[in-house]
Amino acid sequence: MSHSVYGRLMSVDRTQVLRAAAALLSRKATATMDEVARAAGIGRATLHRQFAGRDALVRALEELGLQELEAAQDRARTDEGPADEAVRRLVAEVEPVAPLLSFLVTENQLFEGDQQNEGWARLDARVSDLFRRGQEEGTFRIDLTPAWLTEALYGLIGSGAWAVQDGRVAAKDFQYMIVELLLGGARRSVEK
Amino acid sequence: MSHSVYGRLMSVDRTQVLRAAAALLSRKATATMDEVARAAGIGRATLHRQFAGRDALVRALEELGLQELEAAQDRARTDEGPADEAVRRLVAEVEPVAPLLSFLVTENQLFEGDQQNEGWARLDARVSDLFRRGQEEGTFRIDLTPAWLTEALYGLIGSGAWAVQDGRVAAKDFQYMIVELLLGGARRSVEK
DNA sequence: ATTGAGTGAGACATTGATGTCTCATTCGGT
DNA sequence: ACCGAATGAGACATCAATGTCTCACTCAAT
Repeated sequence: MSHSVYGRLMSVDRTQVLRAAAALLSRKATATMDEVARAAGIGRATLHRQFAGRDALVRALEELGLQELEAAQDRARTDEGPADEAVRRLVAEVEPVAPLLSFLVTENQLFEGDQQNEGWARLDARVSDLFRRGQEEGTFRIDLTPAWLTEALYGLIGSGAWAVQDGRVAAKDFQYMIVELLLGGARRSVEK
Repeated sequence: MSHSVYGRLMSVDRTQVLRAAAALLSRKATATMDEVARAAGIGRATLHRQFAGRDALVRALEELGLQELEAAQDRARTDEGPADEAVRRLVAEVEPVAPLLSFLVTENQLFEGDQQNEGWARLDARVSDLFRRGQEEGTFRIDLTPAWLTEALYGLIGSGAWAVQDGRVAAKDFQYMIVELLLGGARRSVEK
């Protein structure tokens, strides 16, 4: 039957195409299907055979992003140890997915009406729980709601990703800048 | 010559159209020219007479936004008094323009190549100067660069605007959430 | 009442991206 | 060497938004 060990027949590696698409669309959100195809090194027809249309491509990209983000959360073990250290680990693990995350978040707030993937709710809930846990443990202040802290985390990651892309912030400082601002704020504090 | 005191004849108030466009595009960035026209209560033809095309509209919107942002900076007197209080005033003054600012920032990072309005540079410089001043006065930590703090401020304002729009954060908490996180961070500190 | 600038509605052409299809070619499996 | 699945390139139709134009109408100024 000529099926390879990968369950697919000599075909273009779907995941590889998705990664190329993610890399391109994260930089240029308005890239055309043709550009995506060329970026992935395949023909436009083939791209269309893999993904019914632009919507399908974006939704697949969303799946990929959500998977990687959940995996990042797992690796960060956000429910273990001190909450602030967990946040640190989370940002570190999420960094590689930051540009894609930024793209998907923007894409999401564009199309409002259409129901959105429930994966985001799960993701939000987990991040939110982390901040809540930190509050209950007395590590985080309680006057900033977990929902806002979650939102702010996404925002800072997005800003960080763009700042790095534009060269306004060194890539090596990405984690530090985000975590320090999120946790410690800009004001000079007594401690440390 | 029948010119009115407003220098224009009975025509649609350009600024009013721009405000309507800003309100719509801030919520739905992909709104069509026809939608913008209807939102402004005018015909599509008239909209076209006022703004050569979509690009021209966006550029005019950019002008408006930059004007209002500079005005907000002026009112906030960002070069007076303690830096942290200046930041507080700045966020308060910028709040009404937040959705538009968010739209313009997103729009800007979409079209990369084309030279961007120098107004942004002026704006960035002023915000950046504020943070730098805070650092020199010993109010702000010096391990977070002014460039990053500026970027982060934009990001948080954008996140805040969306969070309010989606009802995840109460409108009345907008300023507080942003300023407190930006200045104080999430971690519970000894002071206060 | 007359005038004319400004307008809204709609017809129309244009443009750019999308989606579909065909066909010759490539390449792995046999 | 052969076979067939999968591909790349390109032709083609479609679709949505844009931009242009015409024309009848409104309304303020006179």
